[in-house]
Amino acid sequence: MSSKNSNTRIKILEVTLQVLEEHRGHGVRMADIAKRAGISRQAVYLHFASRTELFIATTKFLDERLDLERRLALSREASLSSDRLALYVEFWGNYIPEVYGVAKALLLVLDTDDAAAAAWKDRMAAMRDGCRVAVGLLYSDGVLAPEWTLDSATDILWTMLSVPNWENLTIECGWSNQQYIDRMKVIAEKTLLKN
Amino acid sequence: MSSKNSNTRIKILEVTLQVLEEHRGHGVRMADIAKRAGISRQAVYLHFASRTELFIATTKFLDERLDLERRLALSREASLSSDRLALYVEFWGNYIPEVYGVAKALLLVLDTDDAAAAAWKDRMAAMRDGCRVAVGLLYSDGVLAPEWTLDSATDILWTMLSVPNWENLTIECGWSNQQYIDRMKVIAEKTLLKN
DNA sequence: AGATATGCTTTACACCATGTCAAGTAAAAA
DNA sequence: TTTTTACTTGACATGGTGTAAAGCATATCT
Repeated sequence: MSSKNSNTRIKILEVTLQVLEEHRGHGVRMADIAKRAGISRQAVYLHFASRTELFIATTKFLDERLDLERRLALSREASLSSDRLALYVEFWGNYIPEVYGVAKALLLVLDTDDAAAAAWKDRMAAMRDGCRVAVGLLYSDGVLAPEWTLDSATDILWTMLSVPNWENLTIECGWSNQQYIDRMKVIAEKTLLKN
Repeated sequence: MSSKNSNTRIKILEVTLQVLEEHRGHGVRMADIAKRAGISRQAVYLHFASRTELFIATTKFLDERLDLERRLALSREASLSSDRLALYVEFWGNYIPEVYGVAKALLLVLDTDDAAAAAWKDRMAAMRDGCRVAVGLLYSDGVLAPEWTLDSATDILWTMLSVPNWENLTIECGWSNQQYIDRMKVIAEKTLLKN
């Protein structure tokens, strides 16, 4: 099964990544990707069953390239629960801009494509788990503000750190990514911690 | 120009409102609206130049019906700045679910339709003004937390109160609308106020 | 009554991107 | 030399938006 990692397949993924970055996920057609990869539009379909599948494969491809697991592990090293929260916010704050193009492409077809919706939901569930663990640590350290349950605190942290919020604050409001990270840390702490 | 308020035109707007509500803005076609209104698809185009224009007109139609201005005025009556903040959060918390269907319909075409993007931007600018005023009052009362500027505080309040966040917390996370309102008040106060 | 304007219907079609199908080609592998 | 693999080419179905043109009632004006 060299088809799994054929040259053309990888070329398509690389090109898709580039084009999605360049256009921030907007208006990228199969024909564009094919042309850029120097192959026919139909050849793309020989490797990926649909546009959505291509995008989903591209996110996985990017995850490997960015070494997602290694980076997540860093945030897990914090022993103090409030540090863990801050590190998790920082991890996502640095991660989102790197995956924004392809994430946006998925977001844009969410409402018309069930496969995309499922893939996104999956991804967001993983992200939510990270939130839940961070919140859980706050709770067992006795520093979670009493008005929050584990669930509701997870909900709000997860929502605050969403891609659309990052998009709004940086792209729309003009915050630098460092500002985003710093301020989100403050908000997360003010919202979730006692006092 | 009775065309401005012709019976058919109003009928179309009413039907669009209904259908968008029922389907939460998803997958509503011109043909569906026409059928429901008991007219031909082309007749819809005699009153609205495009799908997007119809949706935009529907939001305005709904605003009038909901008497948006009157409701907003209520939140402006608070004299204490922190009350004003809470009332504004409450106003939006009660408003969003009523306009969600048609708002979502606009959101869904934002990225493919410039007219929709402009209309949405306009709407969000108005909402942002409300945030700005609330934040400004906090500042002149001397209770705005020192880490915020007027702009950045407006940005974050505006972002927190966004429709997608409401969507995520209520529809996805299962919060009741009252929970949404109560918790958002808490978060807004914890985030923006001193102490 | 007769002309005309209004508001809608019906049918047809251009457009645009996705995705499918079938036949052909060139080079590598058997 | 045959067969397989990977790709090309061109045609076409699909689905929804939006346009165009001709027809047909029902009101309105004179």
